[in-house]
Amino acid sequence: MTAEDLPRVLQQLWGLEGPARPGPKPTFQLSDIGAAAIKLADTDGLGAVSMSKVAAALGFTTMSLYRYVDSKDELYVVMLEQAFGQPVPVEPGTTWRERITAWAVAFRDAIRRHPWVLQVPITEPPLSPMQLEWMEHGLRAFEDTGLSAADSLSAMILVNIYVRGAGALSVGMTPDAPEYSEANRLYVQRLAMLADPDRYPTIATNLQSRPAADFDVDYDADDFFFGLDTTLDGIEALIARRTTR
Amino acid sequence: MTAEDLPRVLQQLWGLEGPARPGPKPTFQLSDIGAAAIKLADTDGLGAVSMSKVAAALGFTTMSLYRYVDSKDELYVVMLEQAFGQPVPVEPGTTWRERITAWAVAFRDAIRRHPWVLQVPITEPPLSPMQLEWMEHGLRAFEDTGLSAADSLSAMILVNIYVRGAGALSVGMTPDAPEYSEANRLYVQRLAMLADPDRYPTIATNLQSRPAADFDVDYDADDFFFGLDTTLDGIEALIARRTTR
DNA sequence: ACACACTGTGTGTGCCGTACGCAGACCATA
DNA sequence: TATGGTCTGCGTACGGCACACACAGTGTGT
Repeated sequence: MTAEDLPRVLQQLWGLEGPARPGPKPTFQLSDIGAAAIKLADTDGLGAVSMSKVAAALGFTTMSLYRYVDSKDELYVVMLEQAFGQPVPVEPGTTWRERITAWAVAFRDAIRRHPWVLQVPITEPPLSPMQLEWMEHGLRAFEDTGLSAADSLSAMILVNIYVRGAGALSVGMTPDAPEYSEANRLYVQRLAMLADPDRYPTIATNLQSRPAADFDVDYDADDFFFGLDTTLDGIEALIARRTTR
Repeated sequence: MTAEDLPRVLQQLWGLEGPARPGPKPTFQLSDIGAAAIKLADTDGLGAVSMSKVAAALGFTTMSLYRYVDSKDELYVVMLEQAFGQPVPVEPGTTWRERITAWAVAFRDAIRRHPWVLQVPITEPPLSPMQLEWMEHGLRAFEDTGLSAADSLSAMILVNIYVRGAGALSVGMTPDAPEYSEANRLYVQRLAMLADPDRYPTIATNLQSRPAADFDVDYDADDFFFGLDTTLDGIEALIARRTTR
């Protein structure tokens, strides 16, 4: 197991390049390519990120990109690495719950800034520096809980799953945007039309038992913390169970 | 708000076609197309589902498919609808926890049968009959908990998020497959190589504090129930909080 | 000085989703 | 029963995609 086995992009991100080599100097750095791709994705969505568009944004030909990145999947790795950036530092004198909440909020904010991260197809568990940094901070939140290594990892994964899932529910729907509330209204109307009380009694009752506008498809800030707190309550129960016995 | 406003595929799935019309009879039904597409996806992954391949599997030309489906996104709707099938019926005399667990397990099993469902890009909340059926059953699990309509929905969404997320972690990794454990082993080795104890002390400690093979990237059955139970513990705390006041 | 690895480029391939126009099949109506 | 209009399936075509490959020039280690 040596560094050479790693995908080229990971070698670069970890600064593991070998000694200097003959030939022309590269014009760009990986970070330039990542920044250009992220700009495209932020503006027009992940679908707007193609090798040719990224290259064009840099004044390059399409195929030049492959001198820096072996495949589009590797470009995604670079994008994710730069989009997340540094996690928030751990404040001393805080409870595990405060720490993991801050971590989750920072995670959510990163997703808000770059909603496309949820659409990037994940093929492997993360190995890039910043991703590990986030993992490190997530694990650190449970340091003084008495949870075992395996339990800490599971708890962190649980929160990670939740934040990703909650983000997916609200992706593309910023509640301020007029087309959002329009979509929400339309959905509720259609649901009301289709949810025949005979076949779907619970949905129908659920719909009727509250003001129409309140059946939120959106997942707003309140919903986020509601679900997060519920998840953390579960973890709290786990901690209690592990420490009492 | 009338049925005509619905996307054509939804009209078909709900059996809302208008009166008979002149012209030739369609050769196929939506379900034939869905079955062919699902077969492709089950065998070679969602990437193998293209309009031309689905059409070819049916002995059709590519463009004929567009007589049944307005876009590839609509094909996805048909695929999801058929892939999930009927949810498990609710057994009488069970606790909410048993009911939602059965629901989650059935959901997970559907994902196991058709792992590609997690890769289908979701653009809208679901409105097709079976999706509503699953929603109905999920909500029904919380019927006797005293939770409000909004809380029941939130709780169901929380479980839904968890099962999806847990599935995503184990997608493509069936623990029996040799290439799976190989990938897991490789990942742990690389992680051990890259996780410098100075920069990532918690990860390093976590890695060392257990047998190497035990740092599971995989999310196996035990992990699934561990996370599910933790989530349900959180919901249980919610129920307790709402009923004591 | 020189060999050669490396750079950016141009061309080309095989996919993809889908727009559009056509010929023939079929049914409601006259 | 005749017929008009509409629907079906097909063929062609377009722009875009990821990527293979060969090429010419560049600049460093020997």
